[in-house]
Amino acid sequence: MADADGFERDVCALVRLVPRGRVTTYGAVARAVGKPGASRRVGWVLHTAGAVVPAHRVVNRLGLLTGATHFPEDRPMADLLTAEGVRVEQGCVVEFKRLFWDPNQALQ
DNA sequence: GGTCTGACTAAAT
DNA sequence: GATTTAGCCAGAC
Repeated sequence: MADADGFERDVCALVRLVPRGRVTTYGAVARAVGKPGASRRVGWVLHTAGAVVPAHRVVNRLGLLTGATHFPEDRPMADLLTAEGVRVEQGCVVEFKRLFWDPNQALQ
C-alpha cells in the first residue's frame, strides 16, 4: 500500500512539523524520510492527505507553488501562505531561500 | 493488467 | 551554464 514503509506517515508527520511562516520542499521531505528520489510521491501523499497536512507549506525546490493547481479555489495556496506571513508573488515564494525550513531539523 | 501521468529532483551531457 | 535523461512509485485509464 501507499504506506508500506511508513512513507506517507512520515511525510504527513514532517509536513505538520513545518512552522507557520516557513516552507519546505518535496525533495527535502522525500530525502528526510529516506526516499531521496521519491519527491513525486511526496506530492501524491499530500494530495491523498488533503487538508490533513499544511500542504501549502510545501513547494518545489525553486519556491514555485507547483501544487497550487490542485488546491481548492476558495483556499488558494498563495493565500494561505500570505496569511502566515510568507510573501508570494506570481506563484513563487519571495525570499524562499530564507524561509526554507529543513525537515532534517525536525528529525534531530 | 500493462501503460501513462504526475504537487519533483538530481545527475549527466 | 543550459538542456536532457533517468529515477521515484502510487493512482488513473
